[in-house]
Amino acid sequence: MRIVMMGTGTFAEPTFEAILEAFGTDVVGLVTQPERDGGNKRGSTRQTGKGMSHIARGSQRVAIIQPESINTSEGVAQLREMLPDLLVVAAYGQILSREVLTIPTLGTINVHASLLPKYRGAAPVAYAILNGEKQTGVTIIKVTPGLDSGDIILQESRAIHADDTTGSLEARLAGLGARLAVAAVSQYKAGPVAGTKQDPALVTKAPKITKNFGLIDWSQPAVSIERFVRAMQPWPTAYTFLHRPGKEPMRVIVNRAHVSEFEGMVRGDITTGLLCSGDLVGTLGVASPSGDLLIIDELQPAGKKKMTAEEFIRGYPLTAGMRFGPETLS
RNA sequence: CGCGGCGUGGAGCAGCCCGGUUAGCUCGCCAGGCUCAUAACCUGGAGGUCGUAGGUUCAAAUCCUACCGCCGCAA
Repeated sequence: MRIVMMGTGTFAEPTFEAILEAFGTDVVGLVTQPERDGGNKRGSTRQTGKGMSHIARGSQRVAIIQPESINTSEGVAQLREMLPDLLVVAAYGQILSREVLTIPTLGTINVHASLLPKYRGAAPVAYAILNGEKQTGVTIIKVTPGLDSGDIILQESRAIHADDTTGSLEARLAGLGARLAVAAVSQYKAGPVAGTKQDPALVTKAPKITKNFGLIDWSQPAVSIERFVRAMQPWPTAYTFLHRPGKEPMRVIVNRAHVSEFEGMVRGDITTGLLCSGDLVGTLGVASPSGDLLIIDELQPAGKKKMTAEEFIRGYPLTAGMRFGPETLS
């Protein structure tokens, strides 16, 4: 059986490695994103095809293609040359056209990081954290022209930890995805594979997240903002602007925060996003409309290193009227 | 040539635009004091080539140039 892997980035890498390990010479090709340089510096979280193609080069038999789009006539032609029987997709980042899906003789399967039919789309892990889910998982589906809507082959769930970020959770799910992908491919080697239909009533969406999505909405309850901070980590990161009387707004990334254990400790009129010194020396609290405090643990002002709230306060002493908010206050 | 910010005692910042006394603030550190006691308070102290190299000037942390380093944004 000729297997072609299609995927990008840290989520796809464990699956690719596992498939190579388990099926060795059956793996004949890799389709991944082009290695855009774009002036990428160290620490960039942008996903390119680099990691994947590096893995592929470790195994001489694997042909690599990196089309800008797999759906163009060129992309289709390149894939066709690989003569794939089974296409294994994980976080490829492009929707496959009907034509592409007709190429592999046995079909195409996708490793998706959610318990489908929940969280169809590009950012299932972030949305699961954002919504405060207690668990999520990985689903292997047959790929059909609709987005993440094919029949379910395998599915396994995992708990979401209270301190999970999109990064940490995705890493765990990537490992699970790799095991399930190997199991699914084994089924294909054994014969025809059956799937279960997704229940249309349970479908939810997890659309692609963009940079601007990271702007913190301080009118949300503290618990929601705390989840938001974790969901935006490591990309695009949750950010806000520090407003000080007489100074320009300063962009600040919030890396880590927790909800104060003292519920409803803020009384009276609440100005959204108002900063206050917390219940302990060296803590930074932000008032939320629910009356709770969101305690900021680690943040990063624009152009500076990450720092603890305590360090931040030494350099930017809290003064009356200091608050967080969008770039321009209404 | 993608855009931008920053390098100031151990930490985080101010001062720079509009050059000019002992380079300031919030902490930390050391010594002493106060206190039943403290992450509290008081007094004193050590610790700085203001990233590096040039330039302008009577005078540069501050203006100019180059270089090095750190970071953010650009998916």
